[in-house]
Amino acid sequence: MSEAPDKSQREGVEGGSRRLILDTAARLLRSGGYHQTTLREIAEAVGIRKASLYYHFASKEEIVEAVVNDGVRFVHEAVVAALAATEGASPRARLEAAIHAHLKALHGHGDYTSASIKVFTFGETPTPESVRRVRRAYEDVWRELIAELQREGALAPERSPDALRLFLLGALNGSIDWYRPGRFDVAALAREFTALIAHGEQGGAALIGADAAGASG
Amino acid sequence: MSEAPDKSQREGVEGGSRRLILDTAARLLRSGGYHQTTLREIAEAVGIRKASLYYHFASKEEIVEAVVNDGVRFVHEAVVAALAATEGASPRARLEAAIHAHLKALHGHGDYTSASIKVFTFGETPTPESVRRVRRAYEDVWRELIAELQREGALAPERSPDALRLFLLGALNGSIDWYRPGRFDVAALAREFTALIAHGEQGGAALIGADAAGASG
DNA sequence: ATTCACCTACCGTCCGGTAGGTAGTCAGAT
DNA sequence: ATCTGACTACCTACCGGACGGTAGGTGAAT
Repeated sequence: MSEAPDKSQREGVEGGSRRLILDTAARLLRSGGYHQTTLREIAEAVGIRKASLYYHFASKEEIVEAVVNDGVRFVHEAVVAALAATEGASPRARLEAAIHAHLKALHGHGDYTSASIKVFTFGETPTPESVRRVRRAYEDVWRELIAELQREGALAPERSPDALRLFLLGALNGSIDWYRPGRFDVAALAREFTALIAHGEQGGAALIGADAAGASG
Repeated sequence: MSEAPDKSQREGVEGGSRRLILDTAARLLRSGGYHQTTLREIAEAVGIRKASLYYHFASKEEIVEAVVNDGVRFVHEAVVAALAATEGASPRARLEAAIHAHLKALHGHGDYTSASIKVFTFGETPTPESVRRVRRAYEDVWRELIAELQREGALAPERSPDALRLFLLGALNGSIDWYRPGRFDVAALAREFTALIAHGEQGGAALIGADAAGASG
């Protein structure tokens, strides 16, 4: 348990060049995506020569993969924590907590999370299996939450849980194209988004997607 | 009114190489985005040499700009037509019509529309002014529709119309990353999305974002 | 004669990646 | 105490190839 035989395990826990390279790559990937971000740019911003990147990583793809997975994992953990903290609360409160956590992680935490959304594809090379796996794991959190909402009657039974998940995650992730810190604050945005799809107050039933509410008629 | 003095006006109305180049560029941009799509690819797919593209267009940017603007304009016109056809109908019906038209244009009409979403930025060169203008014009359609919804009481007055527009367009455009024709059909998806944000039946008031519905409690 | 719609050939630049060298560190042998 | 050899974390220099774009030519149609 002493030597580090694998490139990806270098430098153990303490902060070193590897972390600096990833931080820089995340920043550039966030604004430029996969193709526009070059190894030369990354190296120059870090302050080393391009070839030195290959001491820490085997390829460009490996750098991008690490950034993207870190980003998704961070959002994943933030949402899981938010859901754990609101266990037993109303479906609406839990939904808002999840939305808030996702947005906060996306916009409030460095560049990894934004980069992980911006880099949706890896160019002509297929999306690495690890990335697909990490993304799928995060989607499962939402699958479970939405199933719970539907079980508890907060999502009308005739609604498609898949449609809600895709709709909601699309809207949330789309915010990286327009969100600017000054315009909205994240908590207000989360409240707004939650209100748009979840009607009724916190204790109520049939909050989302009830086709005939029977309120007015 | 006879000769064509401008490159961008070549070939008048009849179909020629220009259209073929744009069709091909749209197809490639749809799947590859701005940086991954190269002039060599386009030329090869069209069946001409790369240099010949420069007879019809002044630069790569001009080709992409034409594709993107065509795509946005097509969606724009589709939504405007759908709203014109449902004038006087309930807010919910008009919202569903607009959503349906947007999704149908996005997924049912060639590659221009998808390309126009996929190519959000133009690399390091700033987004051309014409593109910003065309996009803004389309957003205005939604601004007006949402203002109308709020005027007629279908969107709660305390809700931000900007948040709804950004949320909804984000979710709609995000569908290009996951939509496959076999899984959902567009009309069903539009119905589903509408139901998620607009509650109550067609004649009802306070359909979206009413914080306290007063139904259960 | 001129214009159209292409062509071949080439430009400088940048790309991801590789080969091989070199100071500095440090453990263990002498 | 000093030498040795492995290892670390970089470096310079280069590779083949792809990029967007340009120069200038050519046969057919007008």
